[in-house]
Amino acid sequence: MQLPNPFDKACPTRQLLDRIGDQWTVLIVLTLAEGPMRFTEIGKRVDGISQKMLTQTLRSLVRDGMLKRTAYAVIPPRVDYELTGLGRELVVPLSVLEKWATTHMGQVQEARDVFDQGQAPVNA
Amino acid sequence: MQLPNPFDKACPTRQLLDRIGDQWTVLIVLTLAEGPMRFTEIGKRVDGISQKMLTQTLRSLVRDGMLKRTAYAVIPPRVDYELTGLGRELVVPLSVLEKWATTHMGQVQEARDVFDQGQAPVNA
DNA sequence: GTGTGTTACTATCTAATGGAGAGTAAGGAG
DNA sequence: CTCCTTACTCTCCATTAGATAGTAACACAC
Repeated sequence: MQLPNPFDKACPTRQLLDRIGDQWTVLIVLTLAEGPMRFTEIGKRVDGISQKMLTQTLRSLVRDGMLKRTAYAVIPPRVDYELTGLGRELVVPLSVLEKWATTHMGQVQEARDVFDQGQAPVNA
Repeated sequence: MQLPNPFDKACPTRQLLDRIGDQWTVLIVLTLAEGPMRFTEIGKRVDGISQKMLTQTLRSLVRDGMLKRTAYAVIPPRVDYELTGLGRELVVPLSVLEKWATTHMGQVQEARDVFDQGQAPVNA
């Protein structure tokens, strides 16, 4: 048996890394860190996600054992999603990423300004 | 001035979070954590990346101040990429993600098996 | 001096992915 | 009846990514 190696495109850990780094996954998991939530409520918090992507991402997170889906047989339908133990283990690593983004945004913005400055005067 | 909030699709931190969570970004930054490297060498380590994506991702990482690009005026060309201070700060959070993927792969695989088991017997 | 090899790209075409918007089931309220 | 609600699905189009084929510019072999 091979060592798991995300740098190898055929390794399952590569796909898993892609999934947990995915933009919608990050946002959905961090949202559900606050507690169980309904489909529509998640969609409202994760600004800009389409229903299609919300459905798809939730479904694969459930399949991967990070979320638990509970459907109530009522009309109109009600479906709750919540993090499993496995999913909860992802919260800290992902919130570190989120924090990185918010705390370093300024530095990145500066770097961009410098870069774009150097690019622009081509036709000067 | 607004609070930075990645859940808002218009917030710059949202784009930044997307970028640092991007599959190729994660793999490239982790690769360069080993030290400066040439274009082709990075491409070989990050299995499956196309030249186009390698070029594009490297360029935006340079623009965002996470990588430094050094081109030598020789033939054939030689271009080195290396992490900046900012880029190096990303290494730990990203390697935590990588480690998460490798250590939890087993649990995810089990969850998938259970899930797919439950799906299949529809036509039983 | 013609041909071959090298490296870091760019260009073009096609395949896959994602978003927008409408449609659906099923019943309760008016 | 008709409308409303929610958690989806379907279809169509725009954007994105991948595959493949160039390209520049010189060094070296012949």
